[in-house]
Amino acid sequence: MVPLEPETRTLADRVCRQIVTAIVKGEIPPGQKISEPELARTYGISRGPLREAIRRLEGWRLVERKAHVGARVVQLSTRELIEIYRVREALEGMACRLAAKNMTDEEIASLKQLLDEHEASVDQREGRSYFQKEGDLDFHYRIVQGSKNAKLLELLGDDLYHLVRMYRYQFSVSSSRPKRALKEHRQIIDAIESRDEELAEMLMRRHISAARRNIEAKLDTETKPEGDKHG
Amino acid sequence: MVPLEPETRTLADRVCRQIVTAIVKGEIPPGQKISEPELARTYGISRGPLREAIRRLEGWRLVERKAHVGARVVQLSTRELIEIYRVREALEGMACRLAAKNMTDEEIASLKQLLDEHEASVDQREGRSYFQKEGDLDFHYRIVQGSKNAKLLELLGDDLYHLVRMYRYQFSVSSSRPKRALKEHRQIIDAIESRDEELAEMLMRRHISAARRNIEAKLDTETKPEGDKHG
DNA sequence: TCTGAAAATATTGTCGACAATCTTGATCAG
DNA sequence: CTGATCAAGATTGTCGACAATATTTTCAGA
Repeated sequence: MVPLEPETRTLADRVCRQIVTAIVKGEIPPGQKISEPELARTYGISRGPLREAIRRLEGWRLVERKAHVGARVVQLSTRELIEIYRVREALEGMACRLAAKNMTDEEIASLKQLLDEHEASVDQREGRSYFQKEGDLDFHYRIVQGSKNAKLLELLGDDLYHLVRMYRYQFSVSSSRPKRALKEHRQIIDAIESRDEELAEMLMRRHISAARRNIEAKLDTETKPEGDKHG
Repeated sequence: MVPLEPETRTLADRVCRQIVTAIVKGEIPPGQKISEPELARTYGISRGPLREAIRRLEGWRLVERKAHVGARVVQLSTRELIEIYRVREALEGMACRLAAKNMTDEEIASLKQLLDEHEASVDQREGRSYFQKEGDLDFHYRIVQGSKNAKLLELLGDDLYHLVRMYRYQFSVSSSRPKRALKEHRQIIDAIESRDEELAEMLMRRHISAARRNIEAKLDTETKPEGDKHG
C-alpha cells in the first residue's frame, strides 16, 4: 500500500513544497525578502525546519541567500530567462532524441491524445492562454519522461520548469502563438512516432529556439522601441 | 576590498564545502549513511547547521535522504553515469556553441596555452592519468565559462561535475585515451577560434559521446564477458 | 532452534532560547 | 541642513534538550 504523499512526512518537506508553490504562483513575489519569523508563523512551524526547507530551495536555486542578511526569492532578469531557454533547447533536444528511442507506443498514443485535447481547447477558444500555458509544459514534461533519463528529468523538472512557470505567472506570458506551437508539437510527436531521433531533436530545438527568439523580439520592442544598438 | 572567501562566513556554508570535498574525494564513500551526531562531532559543530548543509547537498543531489532514516551519499550506478554523459553531451554541446560566439580572444589564447601544458605533461609521460584527469575537467570548465551563460555554469559546475569527479575518484577512471582526447580538445578550440558555432557544438558532442561509448564498452566487457544479450 | 513480537536503544525531527550580525533611526558635530 | 557615528531594535546563526520514529536486541512460545 502506498500513501498519497509518501515523502511528505516531515514538516520541512511539507513546508518546502508549500513554499515552492507559493513562489511559483507569485504569492511570494520575486525579489521579496523571506522573513524567517514571519514564514514560520504563517505555516505554524518552528524556524528549524523552515530554515532547512529554505536551504533546499537554495540548492534548487529558487531563492538566493546572503549570510546574516537573509534569503530572497530569485528575480529572473530577462537575460537569465534567455539563458534558461538556451539550456532548455539543449536539454529538451536531447530528451526528445532519447524519447524517440525509448518512448513506448502507449506513451506516444497518450501524448497524441493530449494534443487532441489541447487542439480542442484552442479551437473552442474557451481554452484561454491560461490552459495552453500549463498544457504546453505538460507536453514538454511528458517528452522528458519519455526519454527515460532520470537525470534529465531532475534537471528540467526540479530546476528549470519551476523557474519557467514562475516567470510565466509573473508576466502572464503565454505561448502567444498557441496554434503555431500546437502544430510544432504535432510535428515533434510525429518524428518520435517514426523513431527519427535526428529529426525529433532538431524539431524540438527549433521549437524552443523559436520561443526564445519570440521573447527576445518582444523584449527588444518593449525596452528600446527606437534604439539602434542590437546588443 | 574583497575577502578571500566572501560567503563562507557561516558554519553551515563552511561545513557544506568540507562535506562536498570529502564526498568527491571519496573520504565519505558512496552509499554510506551520513550519521548526524558523528559528522557533527567530526567538524565540531552542532547538528543544526549540519542539517542545513545536508539539506543543501540534497538540493545538489549529492546525498539522498529518507524521512526518519537519514541521508546517504549518492551511489552512481553505471546507468546513471551514462545518463550524466548524455546530459553533458547536450549541455556542453550548447556551451561550446555559445563559447564559439562569446569567448574573448584572450580566453581562447589562454585555453590554447592550457592545452600546450597538457600536451607537455602527456608527452613527458610524467603526467600520469591523474593530472590528465583533472586537466580534462579544467578544459571543459573553461569552455562552459566561455559560453557566458550563468545557468549552464550552474548546472554543470554545481550539479554534474561534482558527480563526475566523484565517479572518477571512485573508480580511478581517467580518460584512458589522453592523446586522443587532447587531439579532440585541439579540434574543438580551433573551431571556437574560427567562430564556427555549428562545428564547435558538433565536435564537443562527438567528444563526450565517444567518452560515453568508451565507458559503455568497458562496462559491457567487464560485466558480461560472454553474454549474448545487449541490454 | 527458529519465529515473532515487544522492549530497549539509537537516530532523526522539532522546538525554544541565546549569541552574533546586520539594519535602522536618532543624535550630534560641522 | 547635511553627514557621520553610535545605539537600539530586529533578524539571522547556533546550540542544547526533548519528542517521534526507525532499528536492533531480547525473550517467550512453538
